[in-house]
Amino acid sequence: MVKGVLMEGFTDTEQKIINAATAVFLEKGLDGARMQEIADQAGINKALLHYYFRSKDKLFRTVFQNEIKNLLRTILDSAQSSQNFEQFLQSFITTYMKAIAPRTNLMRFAIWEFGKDNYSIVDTFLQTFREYGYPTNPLVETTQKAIDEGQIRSLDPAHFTLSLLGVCIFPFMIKPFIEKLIPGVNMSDEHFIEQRAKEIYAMIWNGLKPPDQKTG
Amino acid sequence: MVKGVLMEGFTDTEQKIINAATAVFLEKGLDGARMQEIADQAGINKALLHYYFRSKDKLFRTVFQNEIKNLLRTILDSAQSSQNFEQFLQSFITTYMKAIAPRTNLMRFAIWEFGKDNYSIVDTFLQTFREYGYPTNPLVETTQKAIDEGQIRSLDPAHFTLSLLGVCIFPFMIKPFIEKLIPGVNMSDEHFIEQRAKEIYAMIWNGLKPPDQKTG
DNA sequence: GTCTATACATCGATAGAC
DNA sequence: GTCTATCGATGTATAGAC
Repeated sequence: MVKGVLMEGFTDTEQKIINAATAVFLEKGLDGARMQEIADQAGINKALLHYYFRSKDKLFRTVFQNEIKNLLRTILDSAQSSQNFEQFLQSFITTYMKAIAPRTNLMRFAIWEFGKDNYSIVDTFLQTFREYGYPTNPLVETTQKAIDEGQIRSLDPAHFTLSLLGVCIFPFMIKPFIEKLIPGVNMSDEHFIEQRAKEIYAMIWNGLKPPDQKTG
Repeated sequence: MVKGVLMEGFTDTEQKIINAATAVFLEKGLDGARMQEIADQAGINKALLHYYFRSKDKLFRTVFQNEIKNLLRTILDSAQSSQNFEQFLQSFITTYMKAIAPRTNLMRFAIWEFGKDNYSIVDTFLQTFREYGYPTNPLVETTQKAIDEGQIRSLDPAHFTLSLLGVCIFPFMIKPFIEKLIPGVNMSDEHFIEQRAKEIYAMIWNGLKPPDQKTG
């Protein structure tokens, strides 16, 4: 969870509960989380959890939607207006990784919960996109526009979006694995992110240049 | 789970249990899985589960290690010997996606379980790598060798490996999300994999060419 | 609103017959 | 080896006092 994110429409006690629930749910998952642990961490008792949020499931959904929206808003808010696609790509990679780096548990968690069909997470995404004026995924639309304008070669915007998200997100999802395998690495470190951003950009951009710009 | 994978050293009943346990664990996770459901799916009763595998946790570890090893062996077995890195890359992408496509639940599952520190999954990986004669990650080593031989430009092999794995794995981890968002897509379809493999290769390779080979 | 005490269900694990 | 029956622990949720 990212500390210091204020939420509107919640009382003081509700806020304490949500903070505690977020920490516990993201670490243990829906099934692994215990209401007692959430109560303890919030400094209250179990009964109060049910008083404010009818059930464990209701509390879970509130927490999850909140975190997803916070993440998307963080990314969309810091999306600087760029003059061209190359500039956009460069800043997007850094922005995106800086947003997910402190949220590795949310990433793991979201991937896991995506597999279930209990409720619609897709709607949470689309709704937040619409808040920012995008009818669907902003990355797909931005990429398509760049193709139409001849800024990049013709390719499938959906596949490119998946690839871009993959290189940015994937390493952080297996963060504990990487840091255990390579003892020296600290993925939360700003330096790691900056260096990785450069590597990603270098790998991707040359594959995007239109033929007449291929200079090496 | 991939059907039809035979395992050595297991009796008939053990095999039935493992098959059932694999299906349930991969879908529900360790915490969400129920011994009763595993027993039902195996066509036996709960007591027998504990007779063969002392505890839920023991059964879980057996299943998980089995699946990881099956996956790694599938990939490493079908790694064709290639004349150069470009050829290797091209076949690797297809091979890798074909191996993980029927294992989307294992991917989700592994990512989730990686976050816990209860037991060492890292060892399972390293051990399987060693079986095939690689002291550490085969991709990192293959990439480093290609750099040393001047087949590709100088880059960080670790970052490149993370990126390559990311573009291959990530889309399949959010498969339900993608197929819900884009109604027409079926990611299990061979055609989708082939098309995506081409897109990934096209994106990556041009960023890897040494300067003197950059023709477009 | 906040607490203690408890109801009620379910789970993992075991005992013991066959 | 395989079954039925059950124990003991723990979980979510609620009742009721303050």
